[in-house]
Amino acid sequence: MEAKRHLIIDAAERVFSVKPFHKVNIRDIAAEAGISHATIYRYFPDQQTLFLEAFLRGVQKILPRIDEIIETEAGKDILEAIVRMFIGFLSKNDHYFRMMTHFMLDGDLPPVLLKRLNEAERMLLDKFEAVFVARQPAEDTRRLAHAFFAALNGVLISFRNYPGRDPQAVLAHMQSLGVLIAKRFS
Amino acid sequence: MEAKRHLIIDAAERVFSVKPFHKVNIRDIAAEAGISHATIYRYFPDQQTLFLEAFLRGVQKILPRIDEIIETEAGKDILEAIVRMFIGFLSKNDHYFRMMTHFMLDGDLPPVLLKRLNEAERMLLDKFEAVFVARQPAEDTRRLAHAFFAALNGVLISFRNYPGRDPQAVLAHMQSLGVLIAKRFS
DNA sequence: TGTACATCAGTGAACGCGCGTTCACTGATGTAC
DNA sequence: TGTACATCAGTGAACGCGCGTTCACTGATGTAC
Repeated sequence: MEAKRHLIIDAAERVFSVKPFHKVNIRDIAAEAGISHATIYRYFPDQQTLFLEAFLRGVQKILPRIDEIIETEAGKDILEAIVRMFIGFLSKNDHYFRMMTHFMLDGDLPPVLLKRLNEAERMLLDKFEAVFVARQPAEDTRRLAHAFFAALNGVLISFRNYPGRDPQAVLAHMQSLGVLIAKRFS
Repeated sequence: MEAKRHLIIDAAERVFSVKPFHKVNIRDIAAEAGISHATIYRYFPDQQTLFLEAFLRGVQKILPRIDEIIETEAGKDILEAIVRMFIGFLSKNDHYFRMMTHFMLDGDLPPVLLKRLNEAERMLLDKFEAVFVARQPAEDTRRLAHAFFAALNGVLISFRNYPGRDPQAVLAHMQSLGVLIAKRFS
């Protein structure tokens, strides 16, 4: 049961990583999972729930990475390490980023799902705040965390599709912007 | 002819400002413009072209505002003025922002339209760079402009739908984050 | 161990709707003489 | 000024497709005795 749900979400992620958000559909995911599309409705009440759960996976993957950086980089340049991880992770798994922006922008989610989304965002922001608490506890860490988080998201959204550059150069450019921002936040 | 195109784009903007991007359709726009949806195809080759032209309007509206700030604020705090204008404008006319993120993320535009989109983004970035050239010509103004532009976009995308706050409080929060970022970039 | 029955995962086909785009047609406006 | 004709904006109806979701059914697995 739970294993099967995992399997379907795995398939969904693979489809999302290959197609733009609004082109992903239940039939694709079913085909990728090797089952009938009707079967999906035995494990998920509807499409939106499945999509959201796939996204929440991404959040769950990122949270421990932030913790890890806070522990291992203590004293060194935490912010820069966060930038490298955050931009690197969301470039490599950019379907998570596309899903996040989708939910943030068009989010006409039903209340139950909206609540889960907000909780996840909250956890992420809290984690970012922890970074600043560890570094400069005297300042307004909440606002700093918000601004820093927002700035990194902005780098990803603004330069993901930078025209005329190969993917590696794009990533390098985004990392360099991230580092610039990290320096300004130190 | 050209006047009629304007009329249709006006109607499109009104619909976009009221519905999430992916729910806007040709029939809505036609109804809003008071014409038959078939008529739209006499003035635009297809939906994507119409959508893109509506977005490009937004860019055209913002460019002169930046110029204005560069001129009138010379010596004073240009960055903060830019922040206030940018976030204020894109909160009030947030359909432009939603359209921008749509094109940046899902952009499966045909080459001709993609070129026009990139030119517009380029013009916007150049204008941001002009701000930094006017302020601190010694630095790497291009990277600064990119990072600053990205950071502001990030504020908008990350906190547009901040849960449990009324629109005015959300705007205030975004402005405060913008100002914080501006200070860090001074 | 075998048998009758219940449960339930899995499925292909079908439903229903939305929507971009095209078609065939109408009626108004312009042009030539 | 009037007439015959051409042009073209505008349109409702229809086409075609995609896709979320449901339905009726099948077949495997489990359970009671």
